[in-house]
Amino acid sequence: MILNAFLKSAGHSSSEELYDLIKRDDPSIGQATIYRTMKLLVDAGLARSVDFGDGIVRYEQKLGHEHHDHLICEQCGIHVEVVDSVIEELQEDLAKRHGFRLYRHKMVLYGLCAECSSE
Amino acid sequence: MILNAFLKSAGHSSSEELYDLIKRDDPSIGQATIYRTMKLLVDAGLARSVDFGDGIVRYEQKLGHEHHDHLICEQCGIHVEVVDSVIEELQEDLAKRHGFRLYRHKMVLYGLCAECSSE
DNA sequence: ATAGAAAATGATAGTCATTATCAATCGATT
DNA sequence: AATCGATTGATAATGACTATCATTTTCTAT
Ligand SMILES: [Mn+2]
Ligand SMILES: [Mn+2]
Ligand SMILES: [Zn+2]
Ligand SMILES: [Zn+2]
Repeated sequence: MILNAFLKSAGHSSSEELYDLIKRDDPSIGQATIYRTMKLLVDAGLARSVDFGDGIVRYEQKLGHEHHDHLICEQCGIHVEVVDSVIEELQEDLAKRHGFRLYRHKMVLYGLCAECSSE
Repeated sequence: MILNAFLKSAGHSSSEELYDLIKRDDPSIGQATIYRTMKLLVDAGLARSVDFGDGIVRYEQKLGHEHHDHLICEQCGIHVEVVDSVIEELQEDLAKRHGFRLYRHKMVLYGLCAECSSE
């Protein structure tokens, strides 16, 4: 049931948001179960957690959903998923230059979207 | 006194860490004051807050300390400050390509440092 | 100097997302 | 059906941080 709600959600939803959704179908569910299950989904490779820097853990689908970074409008909150393969390579190089073996990275770009900046 | 402790700290220290330091000189200080003061230092342009993704706000000096990103070893925790001007430009391009005006960005690279990977 | 206003401080309670605990329930296996 | 381990929901606890508020401390105008 939780997996279902997660899969049909728009993405970038938090455990709390999923809880509010699922509660409507089954008010007997406890929110601890949602928190627990989302971690299980991450371990199982079905979900990936993303950190937008607001202290809330959000999840996005992992299957057929390659790595990407995020572009967030600080005004209206919309977020766009982006990838720049050149940047990705340069990040590898940069890490290598410092003797690091790179496992993962986090890149979030904050700004104003087209709509919000035209206001 | 707080500014002093902050300036002579190695950098990337949290309010809590600074509190523990300062308490030794003046046990009468309250930790709320440290939290408040660090925010003031940010507003005053003397400090900048950094988010390593572990839920703790850390501060680093801003004066004569240009923008940079971080490379963190997930084993031993050391962090290296890095900048790659090409990446910085490409981030601007990437945002522009999506119609965004870029305000700031966050980039943290996680991996294993040279020492830790040779173990 | 000094009274009164304004700002800063410390102690402490509160917040919020998340985690731990634990008794109750479920479920597979015998 | 009895058993034992896993899962669940309710709820308490956690940890970083913020709000509150009475008490200093610091300004400011006299
Ligand atoms: Mn990336
Ligand atoms: Mn940068
Ligand atoms: Zn916008
Ligand atoms: Zn290391």
